Amino acid sequence: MPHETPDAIIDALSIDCLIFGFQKNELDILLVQHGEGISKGKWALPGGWIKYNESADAAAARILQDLTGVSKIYLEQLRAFGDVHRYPTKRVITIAYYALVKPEAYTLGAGFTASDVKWFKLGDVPSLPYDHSAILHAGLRHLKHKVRHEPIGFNLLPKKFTLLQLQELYEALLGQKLDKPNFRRKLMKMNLLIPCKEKQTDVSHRAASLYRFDKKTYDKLTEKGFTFEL
Amino acid sequence: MPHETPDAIIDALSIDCLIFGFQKNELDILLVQHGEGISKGKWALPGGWIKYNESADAAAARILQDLTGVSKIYLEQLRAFGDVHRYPTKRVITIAYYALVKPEAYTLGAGFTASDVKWFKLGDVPSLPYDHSAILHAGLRHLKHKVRHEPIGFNLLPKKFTLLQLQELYEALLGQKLDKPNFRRKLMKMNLLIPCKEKQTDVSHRAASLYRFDKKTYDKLTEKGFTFEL
DNA sequence: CACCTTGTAGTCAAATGTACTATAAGTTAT
DNA sequence: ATAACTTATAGTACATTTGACTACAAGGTG
Repeated sequence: MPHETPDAIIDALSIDCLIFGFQKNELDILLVQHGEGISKGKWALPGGWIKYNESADAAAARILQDLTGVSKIYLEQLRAFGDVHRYPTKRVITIAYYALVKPEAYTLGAGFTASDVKWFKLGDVPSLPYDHSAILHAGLRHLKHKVRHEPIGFNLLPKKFTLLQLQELYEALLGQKLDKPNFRRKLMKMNLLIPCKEKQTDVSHRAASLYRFDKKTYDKLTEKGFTFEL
Repeated sequence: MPHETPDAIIDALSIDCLIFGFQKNELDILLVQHGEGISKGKWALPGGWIKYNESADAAAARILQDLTGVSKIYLEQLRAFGDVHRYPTKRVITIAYYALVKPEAYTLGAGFTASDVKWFKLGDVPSLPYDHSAILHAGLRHLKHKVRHEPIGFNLLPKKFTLLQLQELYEALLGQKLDKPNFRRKLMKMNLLIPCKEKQTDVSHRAASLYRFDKKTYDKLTEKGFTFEL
């Protein structure tokens, strides 16, 4: 293999990460400020080069952690962006990844080539370099569609959550009120929630049962043609 | 730019094409036989290297035409496959594209590094090299999902078609039998089919009414939040 | 204890989906 | 011509799901 030194990079291939945050009933996007390189000073999507000895998925996780301090989240691939002139100085194709998280759960820390990290409201996003604006819009469109048809929203909750927490999340994401008993019944019938046999603590009212999302069952069901619909 | 000669390739980045054909109420996949290289003699997905001066989309179209003779189809990107060991001799990440077509409309012609091209029934696909089997399965899953939520299948029918043709198409795509009266009712209620006020000819039984897909109405409905669901 | 908040169960009508049956409109064989 | 056959199309009856709502349970607070 050529260039097989441990840290060799594939300099025609990069990763960019769309980290969407859900906060105060609004969508935010995580950007980093470049501390060096051709876009020094500009805010952009967290991104970097893939190493020869790591998978694209692993590269995305590593790059995100190095630049922003955000780790242990489930990154999903959006798609590759391969226009000839998307990058100014040489031919670079990028693979975009995305995730939907709750900002409160992460402590931001700029690192590596990033001089700063910050959440931006979607309305306040500055002009982005390269084709990052196109990537952001593609990601947004994908996310809005996905949230309605796949249980991606569970990432935004603690591992153990109550049905009301889940309902309020979806009410915010979908922008509409939902009926409590009906929501409960619908979700329970999907068999995607495992009862933890525990209850809330420290609440000044009747404690609700805690559940967790059953990803294994979900994966099995989707193979058989099941689709999550709210 | 490094290596900017016209035909220079990015040898860490390839394209692979999933061309699904719909024929005799069955899904087929288009494979090419390698005429040279490390997998000589093996059947595989049509694929090749991206050039420095062409977009990923353009590369996919060129590679498909060079190897198989199939051109002028709408290729959509599936996603990138970036595992470290997916390719044996060096580190290669591939971007997979897919399309759904009717085979009768294309004349196959093996070219370039391909010694043969053929449609394979999904049940008769030989063992594929690299991670092509995983790519095929990812594409199939994507296609099955997409077909249920977007009226992509109409591309496979003549402009004027009968309800039974449409039903048989979906039965094949979804892999299950559907009830005739119920299928008819469901489709008709969507208001996406325009009656042509014509009937079949040259059939040895009662002639069925012909319909065509109403794309304009579909586009209007989708803007209002309508989603095609079967 | 009364009284508050939230959790959980149940009811009922409307809409939708599913499995059928029935009939119509042609073609073909006798 | 007519019976037999094929496919089209309409209708029907039952089950399931959905949506709006009511009732009650469980726990905390004053």
